Amino acid sequence: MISDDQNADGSDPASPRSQDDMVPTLEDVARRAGVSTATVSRCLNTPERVVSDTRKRVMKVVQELGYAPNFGARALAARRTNTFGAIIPTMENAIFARGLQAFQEELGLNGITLLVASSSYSPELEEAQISALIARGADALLLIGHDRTRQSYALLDRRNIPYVVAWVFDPEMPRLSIGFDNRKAMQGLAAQVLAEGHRRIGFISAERTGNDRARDRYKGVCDAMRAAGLDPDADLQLIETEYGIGKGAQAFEKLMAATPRPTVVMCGNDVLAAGALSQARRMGIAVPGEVSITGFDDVEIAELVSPALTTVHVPHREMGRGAARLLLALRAGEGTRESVELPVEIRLRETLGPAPGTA
Amino acid sequence: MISDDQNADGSDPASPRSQDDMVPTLEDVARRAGVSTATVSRCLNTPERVVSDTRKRVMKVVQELGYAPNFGARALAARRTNTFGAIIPTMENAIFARGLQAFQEELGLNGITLLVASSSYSPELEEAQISALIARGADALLLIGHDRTRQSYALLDRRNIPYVVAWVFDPEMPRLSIGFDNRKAMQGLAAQVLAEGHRRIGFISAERTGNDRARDRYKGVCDAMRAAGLDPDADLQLIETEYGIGKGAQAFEKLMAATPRPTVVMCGNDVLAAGALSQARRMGIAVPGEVSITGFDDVEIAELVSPALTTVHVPHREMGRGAARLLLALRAGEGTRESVELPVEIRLRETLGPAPGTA
DNA sequence: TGCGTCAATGCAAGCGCTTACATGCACCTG
DNA sequence: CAGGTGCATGTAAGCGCTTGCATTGACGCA
Repeated sequence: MISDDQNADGSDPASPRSQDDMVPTLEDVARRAGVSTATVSRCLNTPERVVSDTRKRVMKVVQELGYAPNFGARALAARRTNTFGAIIPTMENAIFARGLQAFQEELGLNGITLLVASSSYSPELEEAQISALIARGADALLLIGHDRTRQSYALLDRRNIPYVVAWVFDPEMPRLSIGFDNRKAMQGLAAQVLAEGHRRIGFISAERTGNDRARDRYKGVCDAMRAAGLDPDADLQLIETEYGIGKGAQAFEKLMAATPRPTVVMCGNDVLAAGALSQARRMGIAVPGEVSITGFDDVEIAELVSPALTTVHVPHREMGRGAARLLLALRAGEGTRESVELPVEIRLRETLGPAPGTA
Repeated sequence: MISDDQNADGSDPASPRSQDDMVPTLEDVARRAGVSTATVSRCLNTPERVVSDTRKRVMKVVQELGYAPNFGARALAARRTNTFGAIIPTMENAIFARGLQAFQEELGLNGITLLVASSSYSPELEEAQISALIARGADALLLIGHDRTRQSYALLDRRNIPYVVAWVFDPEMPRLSIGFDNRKAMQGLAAQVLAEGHRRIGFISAERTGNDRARDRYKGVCDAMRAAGLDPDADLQLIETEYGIGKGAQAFEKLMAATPRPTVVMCGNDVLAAGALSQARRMGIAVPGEVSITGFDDVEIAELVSPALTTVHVPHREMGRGAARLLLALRAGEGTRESVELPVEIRLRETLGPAPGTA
């Protein structure tokens, strides 16, 4: 027979193999401490509501048993998780890593756990991740940039999940955000470049679909060119590429093959710029003598490479910390509906010089 | 009366304010699709067990309602989460980021979600994180290095959570691990250094308490020195410092102030080495002419800096992917009890040269 | 036509916790 | 000393899901 293994023999129906691989539950603790589960729960959550004697006894048992509350059950019963989520495009990019670290530290101070997911720059994947984080009970979400599927926003709205969009500040966007104005920042840098007499500009951009930061940075360059009476269509040479030092190097090489050669190569971020720079060295092209190079973000390598990279400094840590505070306030119902614009700073270092022949 | 708000008026007992801010539940879907919750559940989990007609109807409602299963409830009922956890010392270190990315990709392929936590190199914090991840139902854990509190291991054992220790391979350790032998690797590099005639060695180490990788790397240098008849106590000058380019620079400066000066500065990782290198440039010290410098890890900047860094290449991606496979196998009950040693490779680039006066 | 079979679906018992409410007890007040 | 007060604790009803088992009904076969 198949079902004769039912315990018709009167053995205890609860613990199949008592201590062994059984995870202790609240009830186990309660039983062993001689109190009710409610009391144990209170010891864990609102210790001040339990008399010291009892509390000590309970905590001792908790220790002995190595009891850890089951998060799912807890979330289910309490309807909150003290968990925030963050979805970043990739962990490999230092700028997110750093901001996230600050974000997490700030949350940790407030007893909140952070769940991190990465979307690999794919809006569809991001949608899935949002869904996953919501299902996991994230009380609030940190998102990067404004670009995402309509459904993603719909989901967020329907569930009424507080979220903040970071790494960008676009005055036109209605959503709560904290960051800087990528377009304006890049425009500022480009203005400096133009002031050095450059007229033929190469631009190495990160992929712009689904990435409003990249798009805005590109637009910023165009803005500056137009302001200087140049035509981006004619005088700007664009290469779009994936993230990575090697990719930057390849793009730079391609740009150098053009005639006439650009006298400056502006890059969408420091990593691409670092790649460009190393390629320049490899090709024996003097920087900034023959060609100037600029980056964006001011990550650690910017200062490290030689010549040191002219770039735009972005306050990653403040962004992360600020985002955490915003979210915390939102969750607490304090109506911080104001987006925050953080200042960026152009760091003129060594890779930008006057256009050849200008001097 | 207090309890007169019971719905004695025959109104529906379920949805207090129907669509509004109510999150749809399985039951909502079921009701609306005219099936039982069991069927909806099956549609979501084992679609092949539901006839196509019903399934379509249900899925349509799922769409309409924007239903997403409550993870906690699901975990509670199903007793598994399809979630793995990883605890890394810090997200800011590129070597972890990269390995982790690969780890995550491999898990994603298998329908598993990754939860990441960082311990900031603190064993106590790590213990808390382990506990948190377990409570969250992590089915398996990725840990870095062997150093952790006794309680951490006790916890893992008691709960019978599969875990693998990565970034290290220590033949003496009984635990399942995947990585490389830090000690042996550094010994190999140090042997090369000694072969170049260096006798006075400066060593910039990451903090060694709670970090067996750092400790092992240090030991590796000592091993090599002893093998060459040197006395580490006399001929090795050690500085221990935090992680960061700036810290590496400071340490290098301190080392250079010593008399006699070391002729080579070996660093526990590339970031410290990069800092040392930039400080050398700042101080006008020729590398490798006056002082040689070595790193460890072979992260992207190693090749980027100039002169390019001599370092030890570590297969981060393979490590991440391998760890994922190990864990997956463990969870499936396949007894992969064999630790994996991954090969490292010494990358002789430009920062290591003969000791001055040796030529 | 009657019966067995089997696929599709429903029923209902929990999973481990939190918490509103009930209970019991010590102590205080008039 | 009866009755009230308030604190510490217990009782038990779910939270939203999965899943073993029961039920249903369509179909094939004798």
